[in-house]
This record gives sequence, C-alpha cells and structure tokens, in this order.
Amino acid sequence: MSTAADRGSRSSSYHHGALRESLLAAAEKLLEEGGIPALTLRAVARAAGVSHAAPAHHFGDLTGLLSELAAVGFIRLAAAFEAAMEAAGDEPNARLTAMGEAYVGFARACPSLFSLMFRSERLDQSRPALRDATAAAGQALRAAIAQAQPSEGGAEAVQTIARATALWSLVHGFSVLLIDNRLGGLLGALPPGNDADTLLGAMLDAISIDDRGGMNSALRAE
Amino acid sequence: MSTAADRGSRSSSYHHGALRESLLAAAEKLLEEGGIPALTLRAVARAAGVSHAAPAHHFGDLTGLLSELAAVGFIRLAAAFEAAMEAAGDEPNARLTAMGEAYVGFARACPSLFSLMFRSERLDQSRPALRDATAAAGQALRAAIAQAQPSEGGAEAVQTIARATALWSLVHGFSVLLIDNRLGGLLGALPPGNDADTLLGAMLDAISIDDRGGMNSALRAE
DNA sequence: GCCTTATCTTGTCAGTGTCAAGATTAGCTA
DNA sequence: TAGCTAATCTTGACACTGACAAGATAAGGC
Repeated sequence: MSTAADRGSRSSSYHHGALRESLLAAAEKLLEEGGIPALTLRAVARAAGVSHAAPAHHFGDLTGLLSELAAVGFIRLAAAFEAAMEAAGDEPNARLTAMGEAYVGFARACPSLFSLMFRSERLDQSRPALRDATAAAGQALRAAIAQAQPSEGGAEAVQTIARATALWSLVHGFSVLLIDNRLGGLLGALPPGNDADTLLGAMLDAISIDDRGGMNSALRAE
Repeated sequence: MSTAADRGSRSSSYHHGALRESLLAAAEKLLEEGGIPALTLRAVARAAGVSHAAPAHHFGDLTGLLSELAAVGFIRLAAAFEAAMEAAGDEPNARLTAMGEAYVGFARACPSLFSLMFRSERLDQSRPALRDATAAAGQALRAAIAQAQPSEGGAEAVQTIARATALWSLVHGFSVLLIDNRLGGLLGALPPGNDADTLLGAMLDAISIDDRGGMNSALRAE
C-alpha cells in the first residue's frame, strides 16, 4: 500500500502516486490565489505538473473536481464546528455563539472556498463525497443549535425550527455579505473601535436565550 | 431619435436599432432557462439573432453584460422594495415585514437573477450602472430598516446598526439557502401545513419590535 | 515472468472570449 | 441633396478551455 507520496516528489516520472491529493492541493492553492475563475482543469494540471487530461481520470470532469474540493471545505467546516463546541463548554449560549463565530470565522479565513461550497451551479450535489460532507456539516450545525435550545421530544414546534433557520440564515447571510464586501456602508457607520466582530457579537447576543427564557436585549431599540 | 425598435422586428438587416435592449432581454431569458452557465456572449448573440461579436460592442466583455443584467436586477429589487413600502402603510413592523417578504419574494421569483446579482467574481462593481443600481437598492433597504426603528440623531449606536445588519443578513441568508435548496431538512421537519412562508413569517415576527419596545416572542423557547 | 488493470500522456475537437479589420448605415453638416 | 463622420454590426482569427479517444507506462496480483 506504499504510494509514491513517500518516495519524494521526484521519483518515477510517469506514475505520480498521489496525484489525486496533489491535484486537490493545487486546486485549493489556485482557488486562494485567483478565486473561483482560476479553477480550470488545465490550470490545476499545470500546477500539479501533469498533463492536461490527468485530472479527468480522478474527477471525471471539472464539476467533479470542484465538488471534491467543496467536500473538503464542508469537512473542515464540520471540524471547525466540533472544535468550537469542544472549546465552548456546556453553557448553551456559549455553544451557540461559538458556533456562529466558527461559521463566520471559516468564511473569513477561506472566503473563496466558502463561496465555492455554495456555488451550486458548479457542483454536483449527488457526488457521494460532497453529499456526505454536506450532511456531516449540516449535522454538526443542527446539533449545535439543538443543544442551545430546549428540545420538546415529539414533533418539533414551528418556533424551534424557525429559531434554527434564523440562526443559520443569520450567520450565513452575514458571512456572504461580509466576504462579498457588501457591508461597507454599515461597517463604516459604526462608532470608531468597532468592526465586523462587534456586529457579529451583538447579533449573536441578541438571538441567544437569556436566563428568563427570553431573548437578550442587545438588538432592542430603546 | 427614432430607433429601429418601432420599425418592426424585420427592418434593415444590418443595424438592429435596439440591440442593447434585445441582448439584455435575450440574456435574461437564457438566464431563466439555463441558469448562469447559459450566459455566454455567443449564446446571447445567437438568441438575439446577431453575430457573435455584436455584444462586445455594447458591453465590452462578458463581465460587462453580466454586470448590466445584474444592475437590472437591483433596479427591480429597489422597485419591489418601494412597492412593498407603499402597500405596507405606516406601521413600522408592517414595513419591516413587507421589506423582508419583498426581499425573499424577489429571490424566489427570479432565483437565477438573484444569484447573479451576488456572484461578484463575474461582475464589475465599478461599472456605473451596477454601482448606481446597487446603491439604489441599498438605499431603499436602509430606508425601510431605518423607518422601522427609532433614530437617534447623532452617530448611530452599535445596536441600531447591528439590528439593520441582522435583518439584512437574515433575509439574505434565508433567500440564498432557500433557493439553493439547502433548507430541505428543516422544511421537512415542519408540522404539516407549514412551509417556507411560515418560517419567514416567524423569523420576521421575532425580529420585529413589539409595543413595549422589546422583541417579539415568536422565537422564544419556552 | 506474464497479465490485468489503473494511471497518465498525447492528440484532437467543438465551444468560448476577445481582438482586429472591414462592411454597412445613421445622423450631421454644408 | 451630397458628403463626411462616427456608430453599429460582421467576418475572421487566435488562444484557451472542457471533453473525449487512443495509446503509453507501470503497479500489483497470479
């Protein structure tokens, strides 16, 4: 089971040995440097030092490559969730805040990858790797949300589901708008010393549940 | 100033007369039918019945064409805001709800156009038409939000801006996730008879301001 | 030591964006 | 009305891309 990966980078020239991983790594680098438009099969092949048709053997087509890369992103997002949960302790609101910050933090750390993960016209959702990774991230997300609000045993109430949807929509929308530079006006209107983190913190506080079972007041107008 | 537009569709064959508008209309039709990947300069030219290089004269390049189409989308979104404000009356929360429903309604009515409007790697934000249209829609959005919460004269407080950001993030994230079919799990968990509108209504209720100046309880867990 | 199979290359084709050059015509000026 | 200028549209070309077919190479099992 020894691949060419441990034989160094300059071994027998024909068979690469770990081309699939090299292609994904090259694709991610290109994605970081040039965004989604930089992701072409031929550019990835060039970056990995193989012929232009090599990627097709591992991923079928460009959609396949992008889907596998998006799957890597979802796996990392799920891992970020779990790490945040680990660090947040048991307090429900702390967990909720940690989840939101992990979501937005991931989007800010890898904006192009995050964008790719939701560019569904470029992805094949039926691809097993992507389907599994998406499900894993969704599961981690829902678990974090469920642990931060009381469960009701039977069929979930509308409010419970609405709360989960609101939290996900909030952090997702904020991430998208933020990395797309569409919050410039609002951020510029903030008092000095405040930034996107201030905004996120205030929003997450507002949607959290306080001691009396109601919502916090950070967003209350008074 | 008489163009060929009023001379019928089959006039002198060389000069079209209203090609720019025809190209945009053809592009929108292609977008509706085949999504963003269907938007190629040559396909648009074919649909409009002109040579493959004709669009470049009016839009420069593909990015220019997509940007102009996105600008049309933002203008329509701004118009939808204003129509919703008109119909909502003077009650702040009604206006806020109307704005949110207009936003999500637009995304559901023209999902591909809505997606294009936020695919910034395909757009040229510095193009005047797009810049102006984006600013107009943003202005309408902020106006709707501002009218639904007390103003404080001087520098806006963090909470005020956070509230605006939260509302925009909420409706934008919900729109994106909804038209991307990523809310299937949550929608499927709803009790029978409820759908995406139920969810949106509950979320907008929760973020609205009640009579006592606090937030409503639709999302409160109890 | 051979054979099957996976892996990778080479060659090719249609489709696309973009540019340059030319053809056609509208609108202005005299 | 005739001519000129500029806008509009076409034709042709080139490089790049995704995809496919066919062949070369080597790995691993028998």
